[in-house]
Amino acid sequence: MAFIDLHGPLNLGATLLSGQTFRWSPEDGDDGWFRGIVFRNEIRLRQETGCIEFTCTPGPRERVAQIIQDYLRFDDDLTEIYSLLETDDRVKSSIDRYRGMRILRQDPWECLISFICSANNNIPRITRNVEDLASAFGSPILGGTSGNNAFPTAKQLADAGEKALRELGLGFRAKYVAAAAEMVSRAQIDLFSLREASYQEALDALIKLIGVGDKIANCVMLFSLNKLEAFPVDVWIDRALREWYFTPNLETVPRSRMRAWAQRRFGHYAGYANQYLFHDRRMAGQRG
DNA sequence: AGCCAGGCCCTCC
DNA sequence: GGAGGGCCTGGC
Repeated sequence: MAFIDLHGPLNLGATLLSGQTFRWSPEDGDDGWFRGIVFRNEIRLRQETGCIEFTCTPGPRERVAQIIQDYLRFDDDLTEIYSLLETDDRVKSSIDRYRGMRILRQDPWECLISFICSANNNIPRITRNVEDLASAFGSPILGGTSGNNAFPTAKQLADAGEKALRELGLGFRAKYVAAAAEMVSRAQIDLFSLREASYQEALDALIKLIGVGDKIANCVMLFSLNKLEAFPVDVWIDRALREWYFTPNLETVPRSRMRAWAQRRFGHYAGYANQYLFHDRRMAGQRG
């Protein structure tokens, strides 16, 4: 058992279960534990007052503690970000609802493949696709839960090939996943290096990948490449903006121009505004 | 049963 | 350059 001190706000549940990532789930029982896999570590996390508690395998704990802090972006000053975004009344309302929800800093490779799988798909099936990729082609984690493998490397997916990916149930996305695996495993594109690139450079590089358009590229940039100005426009953001900003008789912005509109409006931390609006709108939809 | 899902590609205008 | 149709598969 180990602990990490909290400095800023944290809503662990909203952070892990708000659709940025697909490999976390609450454990059975009502004791607040979440189980997931981050960079070949199986990790259990629980939020307590002033700290988070964790267990991990294979460890060592000190290194995993660093991985967790990096993953949860504890270097982001949420108080500062909130103060900038709360000038917008609608974003402030969403922040008030889910205060402490953080953008994650994920493995760019896993993030890319996960969101390629998200195209014209539903979340239960996306989750299943990602889990199936891991159990079929990923490596077991030492001391980890049986079948709960690490996410497969680019080489592992390239070796699997399009046919096996399609047979796994990825559908038409199998071709895109296979192509991305080839590109990455042959070092035709270096995803981690895009953390040092500008927003526009990273965007240009990502959308060269077949099956990756503006929306998926913005997800990968926001959730794994440190581009907090990224603003993925999906159906939920489309609904949120139309209902909360463009009605009843305000300017109308077509889907193709929503990202630029939002980035100008919300500025450097547009991605945080995106995540709060997205999650709030999606939860509102499920509330009915 | 039939519509639709956290898009993207391709064609055609 | 952008509007419209098609796409694997399975959730609901």
